[in-house]
Amino acid sequence: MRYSKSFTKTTKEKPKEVELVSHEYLLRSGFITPLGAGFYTYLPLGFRVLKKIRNIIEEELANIGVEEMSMPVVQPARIWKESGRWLEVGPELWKFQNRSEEDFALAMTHEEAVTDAAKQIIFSYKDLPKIVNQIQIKVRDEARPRGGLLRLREFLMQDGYSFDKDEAGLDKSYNLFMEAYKKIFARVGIKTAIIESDTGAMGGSGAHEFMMIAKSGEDKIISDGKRTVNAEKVGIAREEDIDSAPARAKIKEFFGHNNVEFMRGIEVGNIFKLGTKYSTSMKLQYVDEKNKLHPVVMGSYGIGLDRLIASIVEASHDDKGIIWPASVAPYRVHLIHLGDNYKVIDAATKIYDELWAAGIETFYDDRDEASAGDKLNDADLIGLPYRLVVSEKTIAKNSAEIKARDKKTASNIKLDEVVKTLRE
RNA sequence: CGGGGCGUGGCCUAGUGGCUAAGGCGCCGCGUUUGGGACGCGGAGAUCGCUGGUUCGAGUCCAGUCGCCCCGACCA
Repeated sequence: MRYSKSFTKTTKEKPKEVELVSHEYLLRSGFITPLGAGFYTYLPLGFRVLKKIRNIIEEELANIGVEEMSMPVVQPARIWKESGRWLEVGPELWKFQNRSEEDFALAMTHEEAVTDAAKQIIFSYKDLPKIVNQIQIKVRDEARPRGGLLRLREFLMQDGYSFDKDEAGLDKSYNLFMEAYKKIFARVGIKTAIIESDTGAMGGSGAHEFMMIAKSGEDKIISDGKRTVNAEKVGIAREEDIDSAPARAKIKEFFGHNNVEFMRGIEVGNIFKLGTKYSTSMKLQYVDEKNKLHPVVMGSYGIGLDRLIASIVEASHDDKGIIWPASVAPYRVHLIHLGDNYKVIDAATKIYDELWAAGIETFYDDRDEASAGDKLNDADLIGLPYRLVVSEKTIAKNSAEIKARDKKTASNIKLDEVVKTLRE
């Protein structure tokens, strides 16, 4: 893509409402633009990141045998009343009525919908186990959206569901997702701690959260480097409380010592052993070999894609802009030409065509009107893995300058070696 | 939901009752520039969030309302 044709624009100044660095850079680099509190439009650059992340998630889930499906966001109240969550959840469940004054809800998760669908499919122990996944919009009437993509009212979530005949089967499915999640987070370039968590309003018999350690995070956690737990679990609400006598006693109980650190984290994924909460209330049952009825044992597994993007930027940036991991960068190469010499432009255009012909995704800042400083600074802000500069200086030596975004120094390579050098 | 802050061209800001709402960025035209956010000249673009009120006079004061941000509570 050429900058001049792209539906994007960078800005120099930080929007005044912005607090988080990921929020600032994603806005300034033209990846997203706000529509309202908790609602963001993905501009083309941002959408490419979203798609890359989506692909990675889908690949890793395919590797554990998960099948993809898709469920509606607008849902009749019936299923929510069946599960009990119509009243249980509270105002976060976004309810509305249609013209006939029938009740509906916007899906905050899809346990109800997937359980309802499973009732047409699962009848016998022979129908189990099953694991499915979707990547679908979720809507929650959040009291306080915040931090750009960190906490949204409409967001994109990968939500997988497992159906087993017993706890042992659930453990297997659960572990499959846990291993897949480890690979997903590694591939998108973030470090996560896996912590035990409460099951909350989801019900069930166990849960873990994948937590990325970050100052900007909303979750409070305590870690000794090996083991990480939710601060609430140790009865600590604030960082100041960590040295109080009761807190120290609880920490010792959990960790066996008091050498722990209070940190904040961003919850980028979670996995729940739902057990039979939904299968009981919604009557998803199967018969065993002896023709005896049992509720299906379920699990659910979720990753918030928008929040994951924010987390990646929180984890990977410098004072000039974003530093995208190659796996999720919207393009691999940021090509720019400096000066308006036609030989330079011709050389850059030729490289651009060659890179795409070789399957190397390249963003070409072809603007004539932008100054060298504009282009170089935009390249840093947008943060693609490699910057390729063509100028009079370089073509005099029949070369181009290449610089990795995460490195300080640049080097020169011959024009006819550009494609080879930038190939993965 | 409780507390706080802010709404002035697309963006960042100035303007605390009085002349035609000012500047920077960005945008358009012409020219000069091109290795780290260039320069000159000339332009376009604002019913100062909205409604009502006080006043001879309101961007400025008052009330209401809408929106956005931050802290907290909440958070499948």
